[in-house]
Amino acid sequence: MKNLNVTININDDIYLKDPTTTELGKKILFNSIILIDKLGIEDFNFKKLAQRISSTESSIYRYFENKHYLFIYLINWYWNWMSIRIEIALQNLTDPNEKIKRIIKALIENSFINMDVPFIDEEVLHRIIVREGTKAYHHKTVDTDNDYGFFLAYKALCKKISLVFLEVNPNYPYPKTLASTLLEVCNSNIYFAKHLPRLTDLQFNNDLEGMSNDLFDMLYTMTQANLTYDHKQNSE
Amino acid sequence: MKNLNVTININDDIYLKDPTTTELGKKILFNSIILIDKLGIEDFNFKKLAQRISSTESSIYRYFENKHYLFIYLINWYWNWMSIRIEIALQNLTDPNEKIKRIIKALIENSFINMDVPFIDEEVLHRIIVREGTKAYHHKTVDTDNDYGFFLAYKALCKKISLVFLEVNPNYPYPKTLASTLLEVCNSNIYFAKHLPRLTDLQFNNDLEGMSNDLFDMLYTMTQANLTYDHKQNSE
DNA sequence: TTGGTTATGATAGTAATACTACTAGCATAC
DNA sequence: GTATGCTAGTAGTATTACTATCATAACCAA
Repeated sequence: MKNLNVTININDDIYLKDPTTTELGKKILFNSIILIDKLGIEDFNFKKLAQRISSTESSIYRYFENKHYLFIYLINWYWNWMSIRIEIALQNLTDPNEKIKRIIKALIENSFINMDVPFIDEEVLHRIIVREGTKAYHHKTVDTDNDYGFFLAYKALCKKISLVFLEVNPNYPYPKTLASTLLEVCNSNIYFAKHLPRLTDLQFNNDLEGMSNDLFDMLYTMTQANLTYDHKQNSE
Repeated sequence: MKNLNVTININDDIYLKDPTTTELGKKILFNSIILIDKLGIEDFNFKKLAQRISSTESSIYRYFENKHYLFIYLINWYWNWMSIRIEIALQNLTDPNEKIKRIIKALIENSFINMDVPFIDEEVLHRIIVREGTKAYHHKTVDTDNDYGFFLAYKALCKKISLVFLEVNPNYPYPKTLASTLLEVCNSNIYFAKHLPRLTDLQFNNDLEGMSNDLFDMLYTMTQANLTYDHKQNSE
């Protein structure tokens, strides 16, 4: 396990005041994750968060315009964090297939690389992403959010992965789709195994740890199948 | 194009009073779809719907406990409708590869089979499913919803598709995951092409129609790649 | 030390949301 | 012909999601 201290940069249009610069800001980040995990994003609100951290609604509104922005902040933090984990995991590697293995491992294993950010509980945040992450962009105002650059972190991660796919097979026609699919299938199948088991072939055994070998095999197989498939044979 | 009149059965735990049995009920269904499409599920509410149909909130509450239940109803209607379309599309077919092609066509093409239900606009409903369909189960109360059988329609569709995959390759290890992935990738890539184009290789050309050939090729290729991949070569 | 700026908190208020309790009209059945 | 039930409407309440104003404490510079 590597131990690093890397700062994670968030698009400053997302917040009104940088929460990492003050004690209250860090408390907002840390406790919003705990509370969203506990309540779900729908039942989470600034009043409950204020009570939890013994502060007030209006103080929280000084950092984030509303709960959607706070949610977007956390999502961006996660995908930036994941990008950095993958960056580290790929260091000094040349074999593209080995790179793919490392990428999938980074996506699955929380303990793979520890970056020790005291005001973010990565494991709890991961649970939120698995359950509700896609809500960040599945709504009516996705286009204005996108114009503000709220999804740059996710798109950058996707691009990074798709470039590795092209290293394996430069003629593969759907690198971006395969990358976004890998990210989504990874999380959705963790979620399905736990809550809707008929939608997956994965078996949930009490924790993510026990499932991670099967999940790795599934994702790696899926990726390899697509990248090594002869795409000419389809044109008939 | 086939023209049929099939009734779509919805789990009666989802509604308080069957909306298909009264005029008001049908107006609720028809106009909720239009309004959710226009506003998004977050900004949609029963007050706005009541105004639109010149009725009252409380009258709507007689049909559905809350907007989440109405949303679940529409989602179930859609997946049941899709199951029936696929059922029809597979009639008298024996070649499993041909079946897969028909399934993908049914998933993509709205005009493929017209069932003429006057109180549901299938095309608008499809847009809602693409944008917000996964929110039906991505929330904190998924387990109780699941216990009530709110996701049976989706699971049945998934099972139907996975059985066809096993016809092509009885040894394929991930039929359920591939089925749910097919359903999700289909919708997410339509959505990405329109709103987050860097997450897909599909090109959006003003309408779904113009994109459907590329989408078909992508989904069929992905499915075939997985089903024909030699899964033993991975165990090293 | 003073004076200004920043960070937070206290308090109150508003508009919208989500839901509930109660009432009224009408058809049909006994 | 009145009892019943089914339909739909009126009018509320509690909560949510903010917004606005003022107070105060900390800290920083002249």
